[in-house]
Amino acid sequence: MSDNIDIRDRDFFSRDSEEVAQELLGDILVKDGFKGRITETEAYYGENDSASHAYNGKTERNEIMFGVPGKVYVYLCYGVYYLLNITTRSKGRPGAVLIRSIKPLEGVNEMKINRGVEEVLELTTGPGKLTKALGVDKRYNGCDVTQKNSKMKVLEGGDPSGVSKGPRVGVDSERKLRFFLSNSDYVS
DNA sequence: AATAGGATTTCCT
DNA sequence: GGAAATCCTATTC
Repeated sequence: MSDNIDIRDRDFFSRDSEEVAQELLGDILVKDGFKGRITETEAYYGENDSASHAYNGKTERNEIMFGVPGKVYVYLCYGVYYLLNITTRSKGRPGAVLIRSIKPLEGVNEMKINRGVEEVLELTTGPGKLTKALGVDKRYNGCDVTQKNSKMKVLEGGDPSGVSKGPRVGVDSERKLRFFLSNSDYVS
């Protein structure tokens, strides 16, 4: 029917990480009762990207990056925060897009409870913050976002008015693989 | 305002 | 043994 025409499908994610990262901006991330507009992303690769978990080959943690595109890759960062990624490229060619920030649209009250913070601008502006706000943890690793009855999915959000680029945060990298909405306050 | 340190898993040297 | 795709708190200017 017309209710799932705008779900991002496998083909959308089966492309270069940089393209997917850029086009995810403005899209709607849906997780259970939560909704948020994606405002900031980063592209990761494998063999040529020393900042990527996949750089040194497959491990138990990163194997999802080597598999089918359009799957959730969640991992624990610094032993403390879960970070949310969606896999890209193709099977055997590792890639992912890190979701760094979103703008809360639905479930704001629940996000405040999960974060223990009242300030809406502080709820989801950062990769570790947004997973805590939405209750995303390792159980979501491997979740297929292209299935319409999935626990997590991405809806097409229309063309954003302006996109900016910059170097990725927290890693040594020359290339500008971080993308964010130019006019949004909801960036990290 | 700026900086430094802590929490603590997973992987590499 | 040490660093990492982070964030929060405490301490000091």
